[in-house]
Amino acid sequence: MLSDDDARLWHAWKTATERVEARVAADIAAATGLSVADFAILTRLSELGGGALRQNELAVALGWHRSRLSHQLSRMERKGLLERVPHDSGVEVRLSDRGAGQVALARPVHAAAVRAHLIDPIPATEAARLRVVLEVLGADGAAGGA
Amino acid sequence: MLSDDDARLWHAWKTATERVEARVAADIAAATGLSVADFAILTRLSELGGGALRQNELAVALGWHRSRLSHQLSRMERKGLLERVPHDSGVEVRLSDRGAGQVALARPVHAAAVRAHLIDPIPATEAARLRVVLEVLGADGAAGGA
DNA sequence: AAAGATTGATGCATCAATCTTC
DNA sequence: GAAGATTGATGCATCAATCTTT
Repeated sequence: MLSDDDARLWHAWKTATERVEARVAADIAAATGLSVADFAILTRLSELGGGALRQNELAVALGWHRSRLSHQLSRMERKGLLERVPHDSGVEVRLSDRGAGQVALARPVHAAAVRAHLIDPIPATEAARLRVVLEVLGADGAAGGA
Repeated sequence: MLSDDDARLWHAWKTATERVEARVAADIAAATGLSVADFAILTRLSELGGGALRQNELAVALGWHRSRLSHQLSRMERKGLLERVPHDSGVEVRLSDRGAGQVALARPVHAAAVRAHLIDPIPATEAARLRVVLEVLGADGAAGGA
């Protein structure tokens, strides 16, 4: 029920999205042992909160559900990347020294990976155009979507 | 270390890829209860094998590792979507009646979802151009990549 | 030994149910 | 009760170890 062109575009989309994601994740993991989820959290903590944020603010900033964040933080706490401290009506999440070190290490690796696997392969003349298309596809009320 | 433009492009990429994938998966699941992984397997079986394929051929066709396929087939067998039959030096995977029915149901839903969430939102003048970029990004030896 | 396949463990996403604290 | 957070279960991807059969 898809035309040949549509099927090819879908296939190219699936392959590209899977591989870019996997390559970036592999580069970060190889250099630091961090997962993409780890890195997302450490980055928010160090950028937005100067090392500490209330858990709910973190969830909102990431666009994550509470339970997802809670599970993720538990794994990261176990690895010594951060601490959770009870606070007024909530929990404060704090970068540990180890977490701060890891994210400092990961940041340039992440940037290089994004460049190597996404930015650089895109012809310069296509970048602006591509971004517009991606913004449409990612918009909240995308055509036909929820 | 990323320029503003690069960071915006990366962000738009991440958001678009996550959401398109999630929307297509949600549409298929809502209509049939199948996951994307289920659908991928049922589709290969019905298209390539006329309902049956040797497990290893299936793995190659999907580009999956053996263990991933084995786990997935176990879950699907449990749900009654297919059967595994020992064969000469290998295992034959066969669509059950239930699996055949489900994939027949899912196929048009999948096509409609791909159209609604990927194809239709892309301006017609951009489609060919986008596909070229995606093919570069998904290529085996992408720049800087493995 | 080598190919085909399974298994168990771990990490991550999601859902539903629960608990706590205001 | 409502917001914030945790927990347990399930599905899926990946890795390493194992088993089977030729």
